Amino acid sequence: MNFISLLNKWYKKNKRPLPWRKTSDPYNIWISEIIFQQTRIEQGTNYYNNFIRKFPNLEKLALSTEDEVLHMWKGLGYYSRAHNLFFTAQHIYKDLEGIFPSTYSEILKLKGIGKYTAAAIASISFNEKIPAIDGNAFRVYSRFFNSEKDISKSSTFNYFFNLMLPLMPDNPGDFNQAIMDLGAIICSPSNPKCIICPIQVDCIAYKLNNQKILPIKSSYKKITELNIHYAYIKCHREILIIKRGYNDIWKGLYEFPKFKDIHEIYKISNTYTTTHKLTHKILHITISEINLESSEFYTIAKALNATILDKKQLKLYAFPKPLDFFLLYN
DNA sequence: GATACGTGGTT
DNA sequence: TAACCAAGTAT
Repeated sequence: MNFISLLNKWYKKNKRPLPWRKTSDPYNIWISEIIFQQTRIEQGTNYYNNFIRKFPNLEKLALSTEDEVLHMWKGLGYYSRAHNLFFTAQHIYKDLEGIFPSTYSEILKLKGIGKYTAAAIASISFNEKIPAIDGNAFRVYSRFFNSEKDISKSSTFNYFFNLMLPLMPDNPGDFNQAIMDLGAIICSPSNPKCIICPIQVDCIAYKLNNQKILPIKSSYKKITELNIHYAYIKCHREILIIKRGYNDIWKGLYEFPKFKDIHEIYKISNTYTTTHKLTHKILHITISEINLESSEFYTIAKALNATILDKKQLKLYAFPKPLDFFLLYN
């Protein structure tokens, strides 16, 4: 039996019962694929369930607002995913008659969808024979073929893509998901469980005992540090918030007004500091609480073009994690 | 092709 | 603990 048959047999018995596997509707598959970009199953599963409950189909998503979508995405990270998801839902609804594109090349044109996600949707929802290469697949293929190519290079993606393309079986969706499940359950990054691997017999890295040093991945991310000083401006139960732009972190989320020298102007009644670590930067955040009389409060709200928010309405707005945490106790 | 983009779990 | 990493994409 070849490795594809062995893998298929293994997958039928061992596939994980994940919620989005109950359907092949491209809408559901699309949502799941976006949520799970760079995101663990354990972290994203509740988000998937909540998202589908709130937006059960493409029309419901397209007719919502970006703030509603961001609110469902709050805490998940990589917020451009939510921004692009909403954009693409509206594009399909308005320009494509609400019909999800059905081929790899058409799906690839959609905003927020790259080569991996397009292949996943095309193979799972439309049975197109196209390899979906994510981090799991990179690892499995690197070991199976004993490849020492650097998986952070785009040329390596093309290498595996072209290698697997002619090998794709008649059930490409199951095959792609089987590779991913194998990578998650058996062919794990550290301590791969080669002893119980269904395709061990054909795995060249196992034969050469290279499984622990593969895949090769060059990576060095420079971490920068940044100070952010927020003014938490209050008037009784009302506070000021501002929506962030799209060129930086926390795209489209809400935050407090930012100041450099707020202490020189107003009286600070409380100060809260925290350190928040992203993958690529460390944020030193200071939040200064300032209580104002209503006339001054409304004047500064206007000057800052800030949104005045009754704290009872907090649930309608998406805040980044550290501010969400702060608001929980203030 | 290199870098920016979150959050939380693992080693 | 710091580094690494998880169903990647846009620029």
